[in-house]
Amino acid sequence: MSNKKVPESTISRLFLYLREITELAKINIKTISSSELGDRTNLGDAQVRKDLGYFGQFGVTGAGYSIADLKKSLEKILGKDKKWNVALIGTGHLGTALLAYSGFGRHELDIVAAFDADAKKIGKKFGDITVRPISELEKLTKEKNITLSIIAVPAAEAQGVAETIIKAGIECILNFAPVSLNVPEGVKVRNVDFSRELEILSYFAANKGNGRETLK
Amino acid sequence: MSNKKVPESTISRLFLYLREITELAKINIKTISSSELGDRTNLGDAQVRKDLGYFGQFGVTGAGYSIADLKKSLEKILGKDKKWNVALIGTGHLGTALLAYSGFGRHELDIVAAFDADAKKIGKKFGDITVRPISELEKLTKEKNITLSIIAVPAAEAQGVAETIIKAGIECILNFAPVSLNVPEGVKVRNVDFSRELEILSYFAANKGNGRETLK
DNA sequence: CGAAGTCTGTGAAAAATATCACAAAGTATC
DNA sequence: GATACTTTGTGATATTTTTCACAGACTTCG
Ligand SMILES: NC(=O)c1ccc[n+]([C@@H]2O[C@H](COP(=O)([O-])OP(=O)(O)OC[C@H]3O[C@@H](n4cnc5c(N)ncnc54)[C@H](O)[C@@H]3O)[C@@H](O)[C@H]2O)c1
Ligand SMILES: NC(=O)c1ccc[n+]([C@@H]2O[C@H](COP(=O)([O-])OP(=O)(O)OC[C@H]3O[C@@H](n4cnc5c(N)ncnc54)[C@H](O)[C@@H]3O)[C@@H](O)[C@H]2O)c1
Repeated sequence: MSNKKVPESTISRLFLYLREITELAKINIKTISSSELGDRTNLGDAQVRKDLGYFGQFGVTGAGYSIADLKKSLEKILGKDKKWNVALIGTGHLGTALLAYSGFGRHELDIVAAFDADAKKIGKKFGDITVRPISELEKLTKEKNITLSIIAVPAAEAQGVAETIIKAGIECILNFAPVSLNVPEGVKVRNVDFSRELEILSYFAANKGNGRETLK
Repeated sequence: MSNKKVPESTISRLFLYLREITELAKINIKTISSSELGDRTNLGDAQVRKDLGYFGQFGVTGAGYSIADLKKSLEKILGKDKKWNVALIGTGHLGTALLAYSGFGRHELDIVAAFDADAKKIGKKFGDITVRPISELEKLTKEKNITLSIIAVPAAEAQGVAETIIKAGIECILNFAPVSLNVPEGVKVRNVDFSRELEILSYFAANKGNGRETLK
């Protein structure tokens, strides 16, 4: 295991590998080679081995990786052996879709509180979550040991909400609003930006067949 | 203007710049420097200039960029001067949130048809869109000149739906399902993967304060 | 109009990331 | 247990992307 810095893209791919082998484990497959795993994730075999190499040696020369073992190791590395409590801010169209989504639970990521600024939405129930006023964020963060947050409010509100979140002591934000958030050192933001993704696709559509198919 | 290949990340950032200066244009600001634009997007000034440099010279030495001119140029480069028709497949929680979202329209990206496999959902109306059976995808693609598609169906269905989409003649897919799609050469897929984004955040939360804050 | 200051555009350098390629270590077969 | 395969782990290499740094172009202001 090397002691070098780990690229963020590696972390991102490790989750992909874990997802894949979790499926394979379900259908009782026992081992997989780096090239097989690389194919299934549309990445190369060398990429797979290098990514895993940052964290140790998991394979058996000549045979590949034991799915059960690799699964356990990846879960450990990626923090899947712990539970993470998430606060959702903004219970509009997107927020309610997120609340309805069961996929997070399976992944030990759990939305345990939801907040909104709109008085009409306070008190609404989604499953066992009741929508709370944003003023209670700080209190609930402590009570429920919340470490992750999701911003699903209109773009104009997002910066203000981010500041409230940080003040409450949460240092990780998943931002769905199409704005570049400004946060202090130490706070980690990831952006999910549908519009931009769709726009990028439209760029490709516009540039089909002019020798730039791949932009390369 | 160079003739070199343009990195995809550059394209992605250009949309960010365009978004920013569109806001500035609204409040009647006339010019902006690369360093100002770099600050606002949390990117460096050199990054801004290099990105723009792939497509030509837009600035005025000593003064910066004319917002009106740059806006027009970026819109041209990025295909915003055309309209793009989008098909949505899957009208569950996420799909309906997308249908309700008005942000795409503003961007000349327009969901013009929605499809589902569930008989109970066929015929439902969202604004002026009526949900259609997936069997009509090919016909409507031709009729409505659809070039972009969004997959918002369960993971297990996504590969099959992708194949149907491609058969219908659509070559650009925005995929929300957490699976690695397999598509033929020439088809462009972009993935939006909330769960993974949240998972990556949890990895950071897990590794706070152990000298790996930034992974670097 | 000239001097001082600002800001672009872009090669060159650095850093980050991906790919190659192969020795070493295993497995499978007979 | 020797031979023929297979597949890992990892330096070395290649590629991609970002950052630096500065000459030259333009602006502003007195
Ligand atoms: N819905 C989509 O498909 C979609 C697509 C792309 C981007 N987005 C982005 O996601 C975000 C949410 O979108 P949406 O469609 O759910 O919007 P929405 O208008 O349906 O919901 C926004 C919610 O945020 C709440 N809110 C507003 N200000 C708040 C504040 N200061 N504190 C707490 N809550 C507040 C509102 O009361 C509302 O419930 C937006 O930034 C939007 O641009 C959404
Ligand atoms: N909702 C979320 O917050 C969220 C978060 C992360 C990922 N996702 C992913 O987004 C996708 C959609 O999520 P959702 O919450 O909207 O699911 P959902 O179950 O609410 O909706 C899925 C819809 O797809 C339709 N469908 C199923 N098979 C189909 C087929 N073959 N052709 C056409 N339509 C079909 C169903 O009838 C249903 O209407 C899933 O892959 C999910 O993993 C959703």
